[in-house]
Formats: sequence, C-alpha cells, structure tokens
Amino acid sequence: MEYNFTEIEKKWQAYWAKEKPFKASDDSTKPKYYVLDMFPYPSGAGLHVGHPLGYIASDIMARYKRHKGFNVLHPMGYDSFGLPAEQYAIQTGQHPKITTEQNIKRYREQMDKIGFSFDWDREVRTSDPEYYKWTQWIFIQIFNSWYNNNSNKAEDISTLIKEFEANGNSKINAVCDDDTKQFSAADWKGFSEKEKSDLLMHYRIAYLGEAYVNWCPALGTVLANDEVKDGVSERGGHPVERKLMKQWSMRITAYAQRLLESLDTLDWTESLKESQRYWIGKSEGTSLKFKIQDAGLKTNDSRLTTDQIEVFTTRPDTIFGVSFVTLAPEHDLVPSLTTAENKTAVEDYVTKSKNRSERERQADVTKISGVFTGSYVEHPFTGKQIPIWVGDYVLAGYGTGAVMAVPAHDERDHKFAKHFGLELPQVIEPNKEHDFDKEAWGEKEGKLINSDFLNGLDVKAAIKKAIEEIENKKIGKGKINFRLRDAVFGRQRYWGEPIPIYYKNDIPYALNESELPLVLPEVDKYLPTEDGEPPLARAKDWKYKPSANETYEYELSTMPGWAGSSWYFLRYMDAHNSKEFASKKLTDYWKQVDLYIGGSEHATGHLLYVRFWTKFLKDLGHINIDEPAQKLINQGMIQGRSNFVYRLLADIITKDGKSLHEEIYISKTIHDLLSSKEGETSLKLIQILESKIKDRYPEIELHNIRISRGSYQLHVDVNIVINDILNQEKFRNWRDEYKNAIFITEENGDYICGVEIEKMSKSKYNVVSPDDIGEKFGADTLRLYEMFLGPLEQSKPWNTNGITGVAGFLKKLWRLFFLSPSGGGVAGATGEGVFNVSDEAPTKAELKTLHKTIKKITEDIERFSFNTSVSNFMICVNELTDAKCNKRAILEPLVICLSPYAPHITEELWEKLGHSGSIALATFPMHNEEYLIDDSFIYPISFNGKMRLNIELPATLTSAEIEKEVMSREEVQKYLEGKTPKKIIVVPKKIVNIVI
RNA sequence: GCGGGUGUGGCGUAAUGGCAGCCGCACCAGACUUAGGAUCUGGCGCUGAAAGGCGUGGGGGUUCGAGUCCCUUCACCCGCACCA
Repeated sequence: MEYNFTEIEKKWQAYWAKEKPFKASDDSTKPKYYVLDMFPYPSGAGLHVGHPLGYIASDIMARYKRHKGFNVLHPMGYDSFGLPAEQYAIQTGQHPKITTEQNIKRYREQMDKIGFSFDWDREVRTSDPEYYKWTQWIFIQIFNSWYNNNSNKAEDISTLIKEFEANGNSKINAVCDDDTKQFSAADWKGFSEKEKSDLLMHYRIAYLGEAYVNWCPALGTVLANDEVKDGVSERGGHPVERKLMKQWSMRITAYAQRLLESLDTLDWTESLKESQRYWIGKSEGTSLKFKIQDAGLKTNDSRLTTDQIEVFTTRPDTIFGVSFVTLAPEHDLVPSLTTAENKTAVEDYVTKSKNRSERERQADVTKISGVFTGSYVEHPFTGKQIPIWVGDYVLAGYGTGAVMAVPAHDERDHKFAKHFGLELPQVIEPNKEHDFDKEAWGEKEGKLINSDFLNGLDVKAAIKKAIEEIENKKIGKGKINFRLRDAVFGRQRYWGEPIPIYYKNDIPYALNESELPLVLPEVDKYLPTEDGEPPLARAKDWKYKPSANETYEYELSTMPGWAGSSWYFLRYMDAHNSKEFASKKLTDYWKQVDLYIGGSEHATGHLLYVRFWTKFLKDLGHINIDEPAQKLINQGMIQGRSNFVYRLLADIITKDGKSLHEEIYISKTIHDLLSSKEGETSLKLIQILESKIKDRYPEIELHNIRISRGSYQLHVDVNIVINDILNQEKFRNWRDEYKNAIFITEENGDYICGVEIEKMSKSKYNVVSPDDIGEKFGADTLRLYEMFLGPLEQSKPWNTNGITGVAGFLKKLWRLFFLSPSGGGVAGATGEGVFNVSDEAPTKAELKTLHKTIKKITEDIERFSFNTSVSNFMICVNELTDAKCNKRAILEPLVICLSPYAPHITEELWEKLGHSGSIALATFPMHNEEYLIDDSFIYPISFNGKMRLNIELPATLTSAEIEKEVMSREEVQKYLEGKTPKKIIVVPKKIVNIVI
C-alpha cells in the first residue's frame, strides 16, 4: 500500500470535524493549557505559506499538551472588522459583511486543509453582533469609570460623583485632564446637567475630548499613533495630518505605570518588552515655572491667563545654561506672548506648521525652523532676561509643550541656537576634549561650572541638588512624564462596532446593557456624507427612541480595529454566553493564555491595548488576571523568493531587407557575463543567436542581428521554476507573450533564473500558497517543512526546493510499517506492500534510538525548538530503517511523538496498528534513561585543546582510571614526544584534555 | 542617532563551555531504469597526492578547552525616531 496523503488527509480531516476530539472541556480535573494564535484579519488574498507558520507551531504545542494530559483550549476566530473590506465596499458597493463572509469561508477551507486542532465550536468573529455586543458593553464599563490614584485602579464613576457631592474635586487624587478646574461641593450642586457631564468627561477613562489627532483625509478618519508609520497610514499608506478634533479617546495613560511595571513579570522577548517600554516612554524629570516678563507685552491681553510658562526637563542641573525657552506652535500662550512687531511672523509660522503634514514634519527633522515671539521670561535663579521662541521641534502633546533650551548640553537646542545665533552658555565641564561650537555635550558626565550653588558637583549630584532648590523656591517639582498618549478611539468609518452612545441635549449617554447590541445599520454608500459626517449618518431612521415621543441621535463614529481584539482571548473561554462577556467561573478556570503566538507587528498596538483592557476588567472585578498572556512568541516573517528571467530585444535583418523583432531570454550566467564584459560576449552571443534564429526560421537568410535593448530582468512565476532552473515548456505556456520565447541556455540546456528575496506579493509572482503545497506534497509535509525551515522566531525566505527532504522522510516512515512484495524486512522502493508490524521484542539498539528520540523531542517542544525536532525524527527514522525495524514496541510510541507534527499520517498508522479513536488522545511516551546508558564511551583525546584521537573505554571508569588508562596507551605517548604532561583534564563521558 | 537582534560549507541550518558542520537541499559518482521533479548506495567545509595544515565576520581577553562567556570593531536585519 502506498502512502496516499490525499486520501489519508481527507479521511482524518472529516473524522476530526465529526468526532471533535479537540473540543476543550470547561469542566475537567486535568490541568488546563491555553494556546492562542493572534486571530487573522480575513483578507481577500487568502493565506500564503507564511501565514500558517505560527498556527502550525501553536498547533504542535496544543496537540503535544493534550498528549501530555492537559485540558487544552486552542481556539481560532476572525478579526473581521476593518478597512480593506470597507475600501472594497466603497469601490464595488458590495456590503463588507458579504466580502468578509466570503473571505472567512476561504480562510476556513485553507486552515482545515492544514489539519489544525482548533476547537471550532468556540469560533469568534469581532463583526458578529453577538460578539460586539460585549465589546460595546466593555466600552460602557470604561465610559462609566474613572481612575483613582489612591487605590491605583479604575472605579465606577458613581464613587467619583459621590465625592464631588461631598467635597468637590479638591481632595480627589484622580487621573484627569490637565485643564480640569477646581470646584467645591456647592459648585457641583449648582452645575447644570451639561456642566456636570462636561466635568465628568475630564475623568472618564473612555471620554470625549478635544485633542490634536492624526487625521487621514484619504481614509476620512482619525488614526491612533500606532496606526501611523512614517507619517502615513499603516493601512494604505495615505498622508496623515494633525488636526484639532473632538474625539472619543481611551485614557490608557492612566495605566502607563502599571503597563510598564508588569512587563517584568512576562515571559516575552526582550526586544518586544523594550518596544513597549519605549512606547510607554517613562521619563523622570522636573517641572519648572518661568515667570513671564511684562516688558513689550500687552499685559491687558485677556487671553494671558497666567504669568508663568511651565516646562519639563530631565536635566534640572543645567538650569544655569538656559539661554532661551521654546514653545510648541500649538502652545496656548503663543498668541498672547507675541508682541505687535512679531505678530505677522509668528502667525505665519504657526499656520505653516499646523498645515504641514506629519510626514513633511518628519522628513524635515534636520531642517531647523522657528520664530521669536518678542517676549521674555525671567531666569528663576539669576533673574536674567530669557527670550521666548516658537519652534516646531517642540511637540505640543508631550510634557507641557514648552522646553527650557540649554544649547550647550542638548543637541536639538544646540542646532536651534546655532541656526538663530543664540548664546551657548556652558555649565558642564566635559571629561574629555569637546568642541562646543560643533555640537552639544549631552552626556550625563562632567563637573558643573558657572552654576552658582551647583558648581563643582557631578551631574548626578547636581540633578538632586537642583531639584531640592527648585522645590525650596516653590517654582517647580520632580515629575514623571510618559511618552504614551491617550488612544483615540473613534473612527469615522462604517465597518466597525458602533459606539453605544446617544446624545440628549448635547450630553452623551451610554445605552443600557439591555439595549445592546447596538447593531450596525445599513447605509446606501460607505462614504462620508456631503457634510463630511461619518458614513453612519447615512443610515435611515437610525435613532435612539427610548419612548414613543423621544428621539435622540446616536454617536456616528465606530470603534477602531483594536477594540474587538482587546478582549477576544476572554470570549473563547465562554464563546456562547449570552448573559455575560464570559462567566467568572470560566475566566477563573482558564485564567491567562499560557502560550500566545503571533506577529511582531502587534508589538505596540494590539499588545498594549489588550493588556490595558485586561487590567481594566480586573480593576472592576470582572476577571482575576492582570496580564492576558504569560508567554509570547513572535513567529518570523516568511518572505518571498522571487525568480527572474532576463530578456533582451534583438532586431533581425534578413538578406532581402525585411526586419524581425525578437525577444530573447538569456540564462543568468550569460546575463551576468553580458553586464560585466560586454564586448567579447556580445560577439559570441550573436553567434549563438544566429544559430537559434536559423533553427526557428530555417527559411530565411540572415543579414544581420542587432541587439536593440540590453538584457533586463522580469519576474517569473516561482511555481514554474525548480531549483532556480526554469521549466521552459511551462514558461511558454504561462502567458501568451512568451509563447514563442527563444531561450539561450547554459551549455547543458538549463535556463538558470535570477533570485531575489522580496515580500510575498502577487505582482512579484512569488506567492506560494499552502493549497498548492498541500496538493503536491500533503499537509503533513507542509507542516513539517514549515517547522524544518529554521527557528520559529527567525524571519526567512520561503523556498520550496528543500521540501522533498521532509516529503521523503514521511515516505520512509511509512515504509517502516509495510512489507515489500518481494519479501524482506523493509518495503520496496515504491512503498508498496502489506501492513507488517512485528510483535517481536526490540533490540537494545532499537530501544536506544526510540528513547533518545523521545527525550530529544520532548526537550525540543518544551523549548519551542521545532526545527530541531524535525531533524531528530529524521535521524530516528534513518536509524530504524537501517536496522530494518518494524517492531510495534518501537513504532507505536514513535507515532505518538510525531503526531503533533504530522497528525494525518500518524492517525492512519495508529488505526492500522489496531487502535480505535483518535491518536490525539493517546498518552505521550516517557523516555527511560536506562535505555540510553552505554557500556562504553569513545573518548576524544585532545592535546592542548586540539583533538587528536579517540579511545573507547568502559563507561563505568572513574576519572582516575580513565587518566591511567589513557596515559598507558602507546598512541597517546606518541603525541607526548617524551614530555611529561603539565596537567590532565578528564571530564567523564565528555573529553580528555592533556596539557603539555 | 537610540534600542533589540543576527553573522558558521554553494544554500537553509545544528552544536547544556568539551570531537564544529547534525538534519535537509543542491551538487558529484554509482545502482535500478525506455524514461524520471521516483527510489536506493556512496561522496561532499577549504587546502593537500597523502600525512597534515587551516577554518564559526575582524582584533583582543578569560579558560585545560571558546561558534558559545567578556571587551572591542565591522557588516547586515528589525523596531523607534525632534519625547526636552
């Protein structure tokens, strides 16, 4: 019987679908294990071979843990709200729901063909109202919460209102907007409903607030910081600008410290944790107030509400080096600080920087711009007059939007000062040669000079002393700033969760839980309205109607893509609960994700938000875990490997004056030659060309051939190239234009293609689909090969060439179980034969092979080293083949070991071995050290660390005995050349090193 | 610029501080073949006829012993990037 993977795989996939051996139990005495993949956005392109990489690894883990006696939760679902389906809807008018459903269907088919052990009964889709009902519910919880700094957690808004009623807001220690005004209990009672609502907005964790946001005109929506890369939108690459808008936001900044701290408890890669630390960007420094001088100012300007500018600095030690103060163009005080003679210049500058897109601003980092306001502040210690400038190198959103510039000791201030000819007062003596005219001395090293009470101190001591003095003078205090900004939550798009808010008298109210889900309404077009309102404004009769005579407007924004993915890991625990997002009983049972696998592109987006929501839900007591996933692995990206053909154009002139234009395809080595030494090759080339043309057109008489365009490369479909050698026949059939292609090949007739590593994409013809591989080689081979390619976390190009190695391995394994028709222990070359497994007792060597393999495979899986386990399986099967071993006692445990990797073939063999039921439920074998013990060990004998010879010795010898035995050997004495060794190192079962 | 990571045959890669190159691809030779994108056997780091010598990006160090640890330097990849 031949190894027919097509039949076998179909059979077992149908079996799994019917018998559901991978169904997770919610009530089990076994320990639990939760393996999660980052669920995919179902795109129209389907899966390419890169996508399943992480899924295969997690599937191996899930199956392995099941064998090891765990109750395994291994679910899958779809992050099915998102931009591409909506963009497609705008172009075609097709409802995104339909597109999404089609794509999901295709994804599911592709995944099923790979043989994953997902518990599909728990599938979730973020765009399903039954799911987003709870996304909306969580939003409402966040809306109804504030962050109490005293308890250091989120609390229900009612506790805050109670406090306002009792004491106003003066005693409260909450995270709130910077511009929140103080009020008393009496004030609060006197406030109108609207005023109360507006005030609470300063405290709510989901709030409506005015802020500078990333506005993407092409997409017609705002974007969060992590959705903008290099000043353009991550999806689609459209320009993004800064715009002041009223938007729903999430006060993730309240969690900055906790998000930072608990990173230390996680088993994630250092680089990922570093990314998050950087993104959170904690910075300890000092806030410091500079008094504004009256001179030159219209002091009666009503907009001038303060007489101070507050700055944030991490270097208070350099306070005596301040030579100017710079404000962000958007800083509130800019208009009122601008004197009459500078008004035009400043206004021009501010307008210009506001209109510059983020991209332009970033592209111009090296270009310095700024303008003087005409006003001054007073130095807090020297009383010296310090000019106030405006510069767009200062960001409005960070710190106070104002900096004290110390050009001698800060690179950016230095550039600004040099550009505008400002002073560079030096206050630190560097500990090595330094040219202050060229660059700033930014190191935190050196002795303070020209700094009054700080003179003579080193930087560290000076920072401490400076903060003390600043606090004494009551002009500032130590402060911590975070780079992390609040996350914009509203999107002016159609295909997302409606935000469950309605407006009554301009006051936003949350819907009641009983009114959820707020279902996404139908619209005629998926575009903004004429008035620039979001697409939801197009919905007919989509109003909140709590009673017959009340009608209110709904919020028209939808939620961002990350909303649904910020809690999906919890929904899998209780996917069909219609009363809660998940029951406490089940979230307490399944707790955290034990292993989370996904791409590193989610390092700062999804992985921050899901941590944030997890902490929030814990604060309110809905769950008992603080972090969503303990262990996280980023699988590497699989890149494409593109192949090229080289084309040149030739004009052929016949004797009777006619001319023909031919496209000639030349092999890579000829192309390379041609591009290096043109002259001599061309001549030869023309000769070859001539003969080719004569072959093609025997009837014509050649006069001349001229190359009208030198060779250039064209992408060729990687599926018609093997080992970089083009299948010329298939190439001719690939496309009409290549029908009559003329090839100039290598001498052996091969046409060699060029190679480049690029991203996998349709236009580069380098996409390899798992379907094709599965069809040709089978899903088990695909799974093994993806693992065999290299370490999981490493990025690597896909190259189908090596796959025959693992395909051959499975065939070889199969043959161990069958008797060849001609008799003899091992089946014949084609794998024909009858099933033939012997019940004979295994030999010592066979047992050693098996138990060595069990040990290695177990160790490999536990450390996620899947590539090495594949090669260990190969070694095992090679050894068993050499031993002609067909013994049940060996093969049966081996099949279980392999089943997480190659589930189909092992199910089939398991059945043939006489078992009923899925192998997935069999117990993983344990290795027995006894079988691994050798009677003897071959010692490498090295001299001064250089290996010279081997000596086989009984394994039971002690170090002293080994030394004695080794030294007695003649061949050892030969290397000693009569000298006495200085030292002999004996490491039992390892090595002997003789130092001469 | 800052942070993280990686450098080993023609290629993908492997080596708890202990014989560098396991396993596979490609390649070479042979067997079976009308044929082979099938199968089997053998070879395959470089150099050398061999004995041997040299080899893990470069330089240095620790160690009886370094691909592995430390310092330094170069190259490449990824992430972030005016965050005061």
